[in-house]
Amino acid sequence: MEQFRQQLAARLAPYMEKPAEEVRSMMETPPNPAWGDVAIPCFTLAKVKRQAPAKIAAALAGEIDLLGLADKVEAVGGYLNITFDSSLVAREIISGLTREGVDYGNAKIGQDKKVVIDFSSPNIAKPFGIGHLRTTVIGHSLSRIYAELGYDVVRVNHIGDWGTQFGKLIVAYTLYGEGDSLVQDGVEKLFRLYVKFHQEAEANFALEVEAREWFRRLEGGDPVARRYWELFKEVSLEEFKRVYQVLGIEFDYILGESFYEPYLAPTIQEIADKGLAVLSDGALIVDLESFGMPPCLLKKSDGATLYATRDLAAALYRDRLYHPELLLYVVGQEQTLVFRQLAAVLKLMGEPAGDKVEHVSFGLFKFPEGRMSTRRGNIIFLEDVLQRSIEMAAAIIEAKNPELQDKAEIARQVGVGAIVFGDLRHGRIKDVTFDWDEILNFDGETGPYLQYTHARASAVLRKAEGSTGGELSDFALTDEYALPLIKLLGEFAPTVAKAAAFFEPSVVARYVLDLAQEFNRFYHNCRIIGSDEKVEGTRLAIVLATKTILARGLYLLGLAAVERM
RNA sequence: GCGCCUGUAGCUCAGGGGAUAGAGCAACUGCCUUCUAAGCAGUGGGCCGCAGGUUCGAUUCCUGCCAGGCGCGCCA
Repeated sequence: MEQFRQQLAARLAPYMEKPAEEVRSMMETPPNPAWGDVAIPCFTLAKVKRQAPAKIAAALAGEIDLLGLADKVEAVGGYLNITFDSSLVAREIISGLTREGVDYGNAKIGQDKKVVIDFSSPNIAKPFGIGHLRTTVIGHSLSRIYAELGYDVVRVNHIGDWGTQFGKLIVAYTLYGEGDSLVQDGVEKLFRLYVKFHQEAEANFALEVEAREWFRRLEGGDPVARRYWELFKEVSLEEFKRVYQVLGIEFDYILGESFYEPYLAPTIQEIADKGLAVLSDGALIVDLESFGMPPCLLKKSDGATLYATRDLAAALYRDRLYHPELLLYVVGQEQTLVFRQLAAVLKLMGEPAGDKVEHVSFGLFKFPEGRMSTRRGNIIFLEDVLQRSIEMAAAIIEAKNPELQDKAEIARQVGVGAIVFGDLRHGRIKDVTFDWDEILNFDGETGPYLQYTHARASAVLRKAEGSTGGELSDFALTDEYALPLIKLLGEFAPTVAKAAAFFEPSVVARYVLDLAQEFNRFYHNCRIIGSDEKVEGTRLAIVLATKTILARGLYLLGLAAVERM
């Protein structure tokens, strides 16, 4: 559709005495599709021309010649409303999609550019809770959205495998857990130890001190500390891999914070050499008062590093290795200040990375009663949620389609799809209240609805045994159900670009919902197989184009496009 | 106290200077002898948190206030 808007702008430009680009930027989409495809409000023109807006619109409507592009040009209440030639638009979009598939209209604006996306990044020794769902699915989706635009995407899982928490865990393990089989109980056991530590530490501050001491020893290379650390790490990574496998997510690099350990000293040195580091109460800080922010802590007074130090080292590492256009961090909004500080320090250092850091923040997952807390053991395990969702999908399949082949796999894809889409359909920034009924809903604006729609389209194509070639029928292309669907298909590429620009997978999610809705309307009202030969061929081409775009949209969100369900 | 974010239908959310503010869920109703009813269609439901300001025009931008969430030096 964008190409038609561009063409229209060029044709309109001479009449409006403005460059085509400006005309394009004036265009709006009317609230009611019946009014047209494009509206140009003439209110701002009124001032310059010193005429009533309605008069200007009427004059333009009378004089402009849009032969071969528009069906209808009318002036309504100060707006110039234009409806494109239906047949022209529909033919172009359907034949374009038939010819080029998902690449139709994709300008590949990311060609020869890179973007590094840091997402998921769970902490070792903590279970993979529902709270980690958001960063994981948003990051995964963004990585695919950017790749779709031609970007070379580097997906990094920045595992939290360093820090005082390990001291805590070592203390808890030596005190309460020695001899237990970690290999058997895995993260559950570590989680219980972590919770127990915090319970005990409330009454006994000495435990905190001991924990910090253990972390200091770990940083110092103490072999005993190191051995425990390796053990915890191994146990946790096993669990993470299981979750990623169920979700179908892969990374280019799974690098723990510990990976940057060798870069910490040089990074601090660099900052110090630039005269940015100062001692304050024994701690090494970068003053950020010039940015109106609290200082950034590089080193604790005991000499141990903090995660900000590791983030700095990691940002420099990534920027110098990949020279990306953007360094994305898909991290909860509670860390907004941290990333503003990170960018500020990099800017003070004169590093290009300072302008590339983009904090893709998102709202908190919480209970109706309040926030979740790993420390208090008050969380929901993502694996439990996925499991229940998959069971639910399996039960529905059993009830509706017991003959289905590969039931277990499809139940997995649909169950996971419900959870993933349930998260992505909302704007990132909103907090989410955890609710079993809502997260396990399969009706309405849900993942299963999209997958079901895709399966419907697939079923039609299967039954038709693919006779989509042939001449297109204007009648079938421009009826009241086909035309809006086709126009929407033409918006796919710009929608993906918009999602990337705002770092918002929900833009794609909403588009795909609209598309599914429009397709279901079409499906319900237009008989496809068994209509007149030319009409059938045309409608099949529409179904195929829809299936192609729907499948791609689902892919960009990280959902499986199932053939049957 | 300071900073960031959020207030739109009973609930979950879209929209983001412009025309009549839209979906889904829940409630009620209709549609399976025809391509998958996880669907389609209809009904009811709104001081767009409040008050000012900018503008030809504000739910949208600005300011203040109210409510909620999250942060604010040795946790991540």
